[in-house]
Amino acid sequence: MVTRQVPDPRVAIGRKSDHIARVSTAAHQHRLPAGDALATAAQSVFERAGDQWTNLRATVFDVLMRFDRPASAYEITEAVSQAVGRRVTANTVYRILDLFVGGNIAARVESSNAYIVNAHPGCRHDCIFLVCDRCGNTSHVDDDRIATDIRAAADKTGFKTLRAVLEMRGLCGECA
Amino acid sequence: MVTRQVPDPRVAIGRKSDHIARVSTAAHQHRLPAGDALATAAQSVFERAGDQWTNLRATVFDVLMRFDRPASAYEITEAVSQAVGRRVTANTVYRILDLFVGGNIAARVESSNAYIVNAHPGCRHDCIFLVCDRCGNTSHVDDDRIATDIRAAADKTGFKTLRAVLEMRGLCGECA
DNA sequence: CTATCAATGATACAGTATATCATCGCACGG
DNA sequence: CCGTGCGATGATATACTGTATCATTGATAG
Repeated sequence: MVTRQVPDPRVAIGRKSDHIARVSTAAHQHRLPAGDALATAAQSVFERAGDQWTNLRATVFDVLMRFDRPASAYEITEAVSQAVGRRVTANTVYRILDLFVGGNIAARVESSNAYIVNAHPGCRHDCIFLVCDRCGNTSHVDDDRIATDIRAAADKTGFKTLRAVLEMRGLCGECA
Repeated sequence: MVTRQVPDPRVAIGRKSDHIARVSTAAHQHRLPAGDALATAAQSVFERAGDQWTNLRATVFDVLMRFDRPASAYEITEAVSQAVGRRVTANTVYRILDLFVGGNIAARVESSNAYIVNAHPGCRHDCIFLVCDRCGNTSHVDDDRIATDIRAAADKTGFKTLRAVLEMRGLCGECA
């Protein structure tokens, strides 16, 4: 059984008001949950995959959601420690982040060693992250055609594709 | 003036025999220099950009060229130290690697914190690296259409694209 | 109650990267 | 020639990122 150690109702650390954001690109467009709605969606996806949504994991997700840019594991560790009122160690946070990434409710931005929530959990895109070299802000684009093409190009060489890392470094609209 | 401290003829540390390799994808195809020819091409590109091809830099490039997979900065540091017969420190190697990446004669594989020579220096592609999760071997594909598309998708959002990070993690033909 | 198992904690350490200041060596002007 | 300037490199310290190992906790099945 996988339902052991069910956590208490998650810790309340205050919330931004929920809202619906909208993103669009040539190839992809859909509504994004935010705030509680996003956390709930993530929890749902995560549990459906057979993982436990513990108190600590909920806090890590919540903390991650509140960063407006990708956060380093140690920044997250710090914020989680604040949130729970005791020292949480980095390895614990790394474990949880790895689970999140594996479960597709968060992503790792390789070129900045940082983590960010998946804005549409359960929807398996290859996100293209646009990372500003100046301010660090990171947005993302989903373009399924590009993702398909890039996987096809790899497959054609006999490579079995698993995870795509698609990132653009440059300057965001603000900093350009 | 930028022509100061012209290095002595580069250190001889033995060479693999040169040959011409060939790579092809749907969208891109050309001959690749190897061995001395590659080093010479890289030097030419590097100097044309106004950087000095010092003895140490030549050695770093040579060492990098001899790895059959992307190498970590510390692996490179070790090999360079061997090659020159004294301890070279990591920061020096990092500096040189940064120059190489900036000058487009080497690339950094972000998802494995490693460096690899640019197989076609002077030819500004956005390489797609295919990194084997099992053996670490890394090949690359150049597909200008994908690169163009991905940059276009980013530009359309108002992002000024500089460097693309296009990597696929998975299993190579051997390990699949 | 207690054996078990996943989650988390504590600690240490490995690996990656940068900052700072010192030194060295060539080129140039005098 | 000599000294000055400057880029490259060296030395050192330290910060940041990530993993390994073993201990502890807490819920639960039996």
